[in-house]
Amino acid sequence: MYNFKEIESKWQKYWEVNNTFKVNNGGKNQKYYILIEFPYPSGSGLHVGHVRSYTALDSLARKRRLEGYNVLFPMGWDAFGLPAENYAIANKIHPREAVKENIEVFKGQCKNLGLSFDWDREVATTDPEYVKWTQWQFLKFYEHNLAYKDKKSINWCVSCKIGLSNEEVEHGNCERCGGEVVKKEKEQWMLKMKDYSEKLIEGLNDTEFIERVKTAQVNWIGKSTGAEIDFEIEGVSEKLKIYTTRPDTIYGVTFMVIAPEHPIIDSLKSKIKNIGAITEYKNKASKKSELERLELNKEKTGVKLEGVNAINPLNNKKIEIWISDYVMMGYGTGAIMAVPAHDDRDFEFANKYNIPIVPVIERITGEKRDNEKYKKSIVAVVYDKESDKYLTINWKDKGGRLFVGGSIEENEDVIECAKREISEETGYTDLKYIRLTFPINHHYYAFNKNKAFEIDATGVYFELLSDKKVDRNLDEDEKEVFNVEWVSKDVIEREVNDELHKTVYENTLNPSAYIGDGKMINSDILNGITNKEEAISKIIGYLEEKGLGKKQTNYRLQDWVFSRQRFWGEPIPMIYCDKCGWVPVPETELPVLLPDVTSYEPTENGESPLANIPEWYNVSCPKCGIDAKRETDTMPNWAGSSWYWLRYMDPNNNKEFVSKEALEYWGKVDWYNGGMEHATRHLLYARFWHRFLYDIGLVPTKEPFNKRTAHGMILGENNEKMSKSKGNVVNPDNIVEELGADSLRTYEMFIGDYEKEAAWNTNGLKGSKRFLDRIWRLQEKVNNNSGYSNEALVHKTIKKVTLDIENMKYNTAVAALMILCNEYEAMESITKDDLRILLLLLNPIAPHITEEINENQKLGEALCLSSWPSYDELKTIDEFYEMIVQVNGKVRGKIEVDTSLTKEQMEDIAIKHENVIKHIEGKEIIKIITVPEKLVNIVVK
RNA sequence: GCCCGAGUGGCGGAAUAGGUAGACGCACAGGACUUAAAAUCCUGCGGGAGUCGAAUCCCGUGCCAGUUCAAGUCUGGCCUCGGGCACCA
Repeated sequence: MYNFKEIESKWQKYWEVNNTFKVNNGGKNQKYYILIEFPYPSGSGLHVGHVRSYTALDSLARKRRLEGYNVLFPMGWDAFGLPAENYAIANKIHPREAVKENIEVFKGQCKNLGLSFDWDREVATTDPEYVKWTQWQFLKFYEHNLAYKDKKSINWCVSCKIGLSNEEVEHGNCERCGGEVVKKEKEQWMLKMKDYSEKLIEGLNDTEFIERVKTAQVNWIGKSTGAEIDFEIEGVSEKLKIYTTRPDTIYGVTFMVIAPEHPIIDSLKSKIKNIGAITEYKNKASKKSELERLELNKEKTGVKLEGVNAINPLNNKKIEIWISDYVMMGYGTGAIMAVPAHDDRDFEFANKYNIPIVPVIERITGEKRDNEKYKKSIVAVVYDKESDKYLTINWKDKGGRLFVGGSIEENEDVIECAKREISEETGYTDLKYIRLTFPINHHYYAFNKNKAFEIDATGVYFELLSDKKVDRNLDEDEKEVFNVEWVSKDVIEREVNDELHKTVYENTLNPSAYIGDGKMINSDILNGITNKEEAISKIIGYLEEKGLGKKQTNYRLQDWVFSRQRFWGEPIPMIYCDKCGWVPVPETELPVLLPDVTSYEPTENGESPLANIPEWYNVSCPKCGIDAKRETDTMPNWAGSSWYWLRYMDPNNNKEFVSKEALEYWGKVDWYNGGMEHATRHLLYARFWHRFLYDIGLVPTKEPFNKRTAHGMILGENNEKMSKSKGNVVNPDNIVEELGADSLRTYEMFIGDYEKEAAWNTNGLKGSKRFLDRIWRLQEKVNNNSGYSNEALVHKTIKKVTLDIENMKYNTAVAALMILCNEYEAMESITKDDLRILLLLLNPIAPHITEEINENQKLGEALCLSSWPSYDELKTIDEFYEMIVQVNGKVRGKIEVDTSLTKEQMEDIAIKHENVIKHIEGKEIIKIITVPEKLVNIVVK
């Protein structure tokens, strides 16, 4: 229909020649900084997924410029990293060459899409000038004691042969290659990110990130509050420090568990009687891979430390100590106090190894009342294996179906009491005791006695051994009231409704730890407290007062493993001297560049390829001048992307990483869009890095980004992730070639909810092309009149598109423009103003065709130089509308009426509608509800 | 297991200060134009009853309850799918 190729290249040239998108630091217009995640320039070129988010933010950038902002919308290349290295190895070229080629391809693609980047600010993380400042900032970390080299047990990818950070391990596998990850002791450079845990959580308050991004970050940092408590070990001066979030359960501790790697084992060596078994367990644990240790539903294992006991600091009871790999050395103190009654894991462990279980929190059931009478009682569940049935008492209308229950008499044992009650009420005596439930604090009102009760009830579970019976021993008034009945599981689940009996039944069948709130028991100073927070703060207060422990906060977040044993990364600018230790490369010698070599494949021993190039690493010590060696590890590719938005502000500065003026002018990135996959990687590193720069006074804002949004993935036509192996990859170049950039852009904006994933659909793409063709043909209908033919619709559309682009609802923005186009098509002819407003609103999404039509029809100055239209709320209102008439909430009529009608007039018209009369005839009108400019609902009986 | 999302026609998806469910697009069907095809245009398009056509009526937003004159939208309880975290004490 229209020659999009010619038009698109024409306008792309126009923008370039006129420097339309070039932006300066300063000026009278307000600044607005829009950032997209710069891509990794891989060999396969731009993906249609890139097109989606780039177009979305490009539309925003174009709209912001029309709104009069000074918009910074830059682009660059995250060009270090493994894929480039692997690609280069495979193709026997230098990664630098590979990257250069790929960048050319990407840049050409971006230009063909009409993306409005300011190319004068292009940066690549591999540029020597950029590397210099990345290294310079690393030295700042080192200077402030936030970078250190340490031998640590780290994640090691067996196939990439590099160390990985925690963020790079996914489900126990390498995030990049999916290969096996094992723990390896290795000396690594680390950045103290853990120290920033609290700042990274608190800083989120300064941002407008979408909620799911915030949650992902908060979960990853994993803050928990609790207490550290010291447990004495019998006969030893060293104490065992544990971390717990439930210090309120300390009276329920029946054993301690320490991680296999816990150092206290060494100091207890001489005391432990079974040190052989312990060492064996320790060795086995260390050989397990990450995946094995994380394996689900794995049965817990452990070994008891024979001959050693801890002392509960609150009641001085002796507690056994176990070693088990369900406790991690890397979190808390690597040791826990185990409370099996109230922790699932401890419960499982205690059952397996027959360790006592002491409940300290009672579940509360029923409703508390005034003047309760207190007693202790039992609920007995009796199970008959033979018939697969349970013994119940049917009280009929006097209380429904229950189990046997009764009060405990003075000095009576719980089990004895249960047996007595069973025999008295049912006559059965041949019972085998199985188990008790934890006590339950139950409140109820007995109507027959007209009294409220509070009871501490314990469930007792028996199996019936035989039918042997004795005569029942019932009170006179009980005899005719209930029946003894054996019933099956489903009858119980249906008919036993009493909260206490129901709970006992569930607990006898599925014994488990009680995690919920309740009333403290067996807990000395805490007894009777029913509020968890109160119990926790009381016990912490007590521990602190006695010097036995303190309140403590822990984080899941770990320090950032910052070394990679590969070639294609920024060399870590450190030199090791036998005399001086680690010495930073002097600033004047930065950047430390990679050598030009032909072979840079990873070594078998896990050292960086640079470690094979003595002419590169042999240097003299900057401090004392003797022979020294460069660090041969390189930085992770997350390094360059941790500050690139700052460099865009002042990309050509060769004196500073970015000038103070530029930082002050641009401030925070206003709107940053990227993928969800970076919510816990790049975004976390970037925020940490920036916050550090803020702390040392190098940047003016605590947080780098204000708003953070995330786009959904574009899937293949078969609803699966696009991949070469599945053959469902769509190449944007082909689409641009066949249907034009505007069609592709419009389609990707229309494809669905921007934040959700969407499957590619070729027919849908053609539909978007069809829409643009129709816009093109509107030119045939232009008359010489001015003004809007349908003012209300135009103002409604301006409003819709304006708000939708702000809220990332691009799909409905396009839909609104389609509606306007449909309206124009239905008209005999349209005015120049009609056409121009449509073009202006569509321009951010389809910039080429709209400029061309605008110029063709001489509608006004180029759209990119125009202003974004405003709308008048009053003018969005139609003169007439379709009033809905309902009878009892059901639509019975639709009447075209004047917008100015009063409520009374609306009701008047409604009630006279033919079909409405049919539905209200002979009925009484109870009320009429009228919503102005919408509907009338007549309620009848 | 915990924490986030989400369940609406044949499909992608609209509609939430409660107020016409299915905007817009795709696919499909019928028709016009054409020697023919493509392109384009017109009509229909949740299911069912009814009818020459219509009017009209019933059902319908994962399931079950509830609140309300009125529920896709609010409340409670489930089910399913997707994502994140996971022996984190």
